[in-house]
Amino acid sequence: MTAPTKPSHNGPSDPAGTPAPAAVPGTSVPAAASGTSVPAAASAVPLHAPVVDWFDEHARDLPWRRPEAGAWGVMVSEFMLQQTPVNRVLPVYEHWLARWPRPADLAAEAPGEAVRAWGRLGYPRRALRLHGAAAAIAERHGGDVPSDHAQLLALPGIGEYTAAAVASFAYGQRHAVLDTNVRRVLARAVTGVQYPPNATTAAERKLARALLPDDERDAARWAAASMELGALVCTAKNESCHRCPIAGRCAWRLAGKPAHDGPPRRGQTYAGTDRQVRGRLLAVLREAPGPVPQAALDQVWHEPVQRARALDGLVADGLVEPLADGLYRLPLS
DNA sequence: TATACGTGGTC
DNA sequence: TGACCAAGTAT
Repeated sequence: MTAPTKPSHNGPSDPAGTPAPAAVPGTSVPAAASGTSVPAAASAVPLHAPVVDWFDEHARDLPWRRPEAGAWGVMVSEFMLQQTPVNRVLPVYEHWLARWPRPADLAAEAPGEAVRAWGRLGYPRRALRLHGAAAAIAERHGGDVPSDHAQLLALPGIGEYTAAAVASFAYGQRHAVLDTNVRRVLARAVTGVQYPPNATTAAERKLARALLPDDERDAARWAAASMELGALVCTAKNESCHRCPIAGRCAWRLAGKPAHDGPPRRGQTYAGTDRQVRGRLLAVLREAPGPVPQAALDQVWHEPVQRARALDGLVADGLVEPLADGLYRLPLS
C-alpha cells in the first residue's frame, strides 16, 4: 500500500463546527424483531462515504494491510490483535510471518514453538489456537485460508468478529465487522451514547447490518475505515472530535456528549490472580530452551496451592506438557 | 449471560 | 497510583 500523499483539504476549520440536520422527522425505521429501531439519519444519508474518504487519507500503513500480506497475514494479525494493541503486535507479527509464511509452515511445527514465538503478547492460548487453525487449514483446505465465513468460523480461535474480519479484509466480502472500535463509533455516532454495552447485542448487529453499504467493495472498505476511525479518532478516552469526518452528524456529540450512565464498564484486577501466576510460569518455560524442573517453576510464586492450580490449568489447556521426573516443557504435540 | 484468560501502557 | 483500556474467544 502506498503511503497517503493526498494533502488535507479540510482546512483549519473544525468539520464538527457546522452540525448537519441529523434526522428527517417521522422516518425512523422500525426494527421488526427486537423492538429496536435504526435512526432514520443512518439509513437516509450514507455514513460510510465521509468515513471511507477519511480512511483513504489517514489510514495507517500496517503490514497486514499490504497486498503481499495475503489472507494468512490478515488472519495472523487478527489473532494477535485480539485484545492487544497494534504497537505490541507489530514486531511479533513480522517475525511470525517471516518464520511461517504459509499456514502449512506453522502446522509443521510443534505447538510449543508457536507459544514461544508468541512472546509476551498475552493470552497465549491464542498461539495454540492459531497453530490449530493452521493445522486445520493444511488438512481441510489445501493449505489456503478459507474465504467462506462458515469455514472460517469453524476454525479454532476464530469467532464472530475474526471470521467477518478475515472474510472482509482478506477477501473483500460484505460482512458486518463488529469489533470494539466499530461498536464504539456506532454507539456514539448513531445511538448517541458514550459507550456500547459490555457484550455485543442483537441491536448492535442489526444496526451494523443496516449501515453496511450494498456494494461488496464499499462494504469492505467501510469495515476497515470505521474500525480505524474508532482506533485513531473516536477513542475510548480523549476522543478527537475535531478530527472526525462525521462529527457534525454524531448523535452523541450533538447531544452534548452525555457521560456513560449504566453499570461500570469493567473492573478486573490482575495482581494476585491465577492469570498472573500462569503468566509467570509460562514465561519461565518460554525462555528455557528445553524441559524445566519443577523446582524452577516453584520459584515464580510463593503460595503452593495457587501455584499448583495455575500449573494444572496450563497443562489442562495444552500450554504445558508434563514429563516424567517432575519436568515440564512447552507442548511438542 | 458471566467469567476466565496476559501483558503493558496511559492518565 | 490504581483503574481503565487494547482488532475477542470459549465455555
